[in-house]
Amino acid sequence: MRIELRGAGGEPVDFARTLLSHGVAELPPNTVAEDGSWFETVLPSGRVRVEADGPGWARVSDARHVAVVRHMLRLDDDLSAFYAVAAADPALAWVASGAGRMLRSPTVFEDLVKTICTTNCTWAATVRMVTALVSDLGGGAFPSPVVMASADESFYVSVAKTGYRGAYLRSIASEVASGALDLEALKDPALSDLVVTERLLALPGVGPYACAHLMMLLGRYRELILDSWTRPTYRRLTGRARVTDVGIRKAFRPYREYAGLAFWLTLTESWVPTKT
DNA sequence: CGTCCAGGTCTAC
DNA sequence: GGTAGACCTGGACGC
Repeated sequence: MRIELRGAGGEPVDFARTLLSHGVAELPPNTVAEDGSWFETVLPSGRVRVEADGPGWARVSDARHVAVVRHMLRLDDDLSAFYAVAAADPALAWVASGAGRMLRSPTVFEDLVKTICTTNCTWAATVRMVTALVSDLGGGAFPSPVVMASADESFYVSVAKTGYRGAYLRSIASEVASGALDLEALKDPALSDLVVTERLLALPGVGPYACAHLMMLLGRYRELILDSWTRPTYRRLTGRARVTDVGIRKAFRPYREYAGLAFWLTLTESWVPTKT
């Protein structure tokens, strides 16, 4: 069936840029086309393919999973206010044509695990860890919290080679599996940014970087993702010899609750060849 | 071979 | 509250 690519505020959605904004959702079991024209994901109930189907539309191969697809593309997010501000900024006016939606995983749990697997290691290492979780524990889909909680330590150490992160992942999976931790509740828009931030930072393995990344994925765009990639990339873009975190935050302050999104789009503008 | 560090975080001062 | 050291892993370097 077809779904319309339009945000909750009626604003356009750039399908290709949503797919190519390189969030952790591009990791297995999700596959994203190099040109951003389609993506696939493997759910416990089967594989789903989503592809561009004319301007403003996408085709979903399995109608049962439309709700999941809408979440992954964050079609229920309203970016119209952000676009209104960006349109007045020559440097970011281009985003108003429908950019700004990082693809996300079907669950917060999956995005959290993947994000922890990006910390303090190369992207290649992240891919190895997540691939092992998916193929050796999930049977092709992302493993459930129950499965991840029941995997023994030797899997994390010898197979997935998650290093010291293994303890974090097992702890989080156990808490979610037992019901003591409800990560999906963090999607609730009624929660304040402060509350969500506090809950994320309370999780083992989640520090300032991982928290900022997850906040973005949760549709809370105020905080900037500051890490060993974004800092030098921004410095290079601005041509300045030295930039501090305080300086970067100050530069994006005018975007207020969308500062983190404006920062991310500034850094990733070149990732999509055609910016319409 | 040893050292450094990559899309950091935790603990102990 | 701010700052060192340790931490799994494995490529990329320098010697």
